[in-house]
Amino acid sequence: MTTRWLTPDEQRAWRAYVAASSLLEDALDRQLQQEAGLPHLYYSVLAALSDVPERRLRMTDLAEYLKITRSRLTYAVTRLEKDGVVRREDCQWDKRGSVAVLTEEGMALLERTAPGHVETVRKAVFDHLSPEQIGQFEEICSAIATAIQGGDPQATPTGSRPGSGSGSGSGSGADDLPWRRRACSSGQSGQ
Amino acid sequence: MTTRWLTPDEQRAWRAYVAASSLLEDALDRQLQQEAGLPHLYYSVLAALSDVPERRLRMTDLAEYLKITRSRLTYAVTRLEKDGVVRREDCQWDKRGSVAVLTEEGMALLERTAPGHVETVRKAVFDHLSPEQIGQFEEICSAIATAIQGGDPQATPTGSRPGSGSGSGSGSGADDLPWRRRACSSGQSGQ
DNA sequence: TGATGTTGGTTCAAGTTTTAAACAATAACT
DNA sequence: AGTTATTGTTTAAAACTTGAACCAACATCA
Repeated sequence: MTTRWLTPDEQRAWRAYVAASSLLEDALDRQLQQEAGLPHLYYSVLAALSDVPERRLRMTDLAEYLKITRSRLTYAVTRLEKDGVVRREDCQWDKRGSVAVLTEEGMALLERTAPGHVETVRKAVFDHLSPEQIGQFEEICSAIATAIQGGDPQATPTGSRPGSGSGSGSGSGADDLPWRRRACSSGQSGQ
Repeated sequence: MTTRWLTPDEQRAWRAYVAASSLLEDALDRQLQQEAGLPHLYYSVLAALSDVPERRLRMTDLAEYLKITRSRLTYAVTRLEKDGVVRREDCQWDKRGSVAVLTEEGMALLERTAPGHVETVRKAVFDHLSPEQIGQFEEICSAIATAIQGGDPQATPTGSRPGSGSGSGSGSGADDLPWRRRACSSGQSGQ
């Protein structure tokens, strides 16, 4: 079968995307490195934890949430632990498990640096998009993410399908939290 | 000044983007690594060269084109040269300069692997977007790229200059390079 | 119960990639 | 000429990623 090359429109879009994503990632890394002393991924780990009920998540769940390998996450958490912004706890229900917990310092770091981060994101992205475009952007990105994850078009994992941001509720909620099972909470759930 | 936090819509869009770009980059890297033996960035170097008049570009121009540092590019080209897909030539007009040239083998590699790459891009992106969305996508990404590049040369969110050692001289010089066209062509082959 | 297989998470070794600073050569400007 | 700026590489250190190997803890089932 002959290759379905990209149309000129698609080519333009693709180039724009590649350039933008590269520039964006660089900008985010630079900004966060400078202000928080962490690269973007590591910041994302903290952000993920802060977004979750008790600010704790089992390693595997966290890895899945961030779409990275467990090995990679282990490395990251080890460093974050050294920095004192994350702590590991044993899972009480599953003695194999360990739970990454955002420390107070971690929360403080997040609170201290979030404004700068948000500002960067704003200046790089949202300040230049109309409300309409923001919606379009979300749809497009969701479609891409879904396409890549659903290796099999049939088995769309937990929720969201292309068409509408179905899975993701509206209010500031965590995305589709892979709350697979065990939360391994220490005490009671709280907010 | 109070932080302008992201609205729920923006948050959703941002999360979708972060997830998508991470997944996409992974997918591209994996696919290209497997099929071409190169990570995405390296492939992009070849692609960039193939897209340019004589398939040759000065290092600095290439770096700028790809939005990466010269040091990084040096590393990349060194490897690509080892692989035989790129060759360095001296610039005739500027004895400091060196020019990266796509070799025949490089072109062959590109031609051999482009279909697979395009297919991946299609399956991950364009097969799931309407023509309208493709246009939107391009506009959005272009806006982002423009914002970051042309971005306020001094718009470092939370204070930029207060010492802080690793200045890296953001904003100075290197960013706003005008379009200096140094093709450093070998002289033959029109255009 | 014990055998078997699976999962969670880390460790290990190796490699890749990045970074920042220093550098030599050349160009450009005054 | 003398000074400054660029080009591109080098260098050393660090950061990060990978994949396999690994162990302990679970689960399953006979």
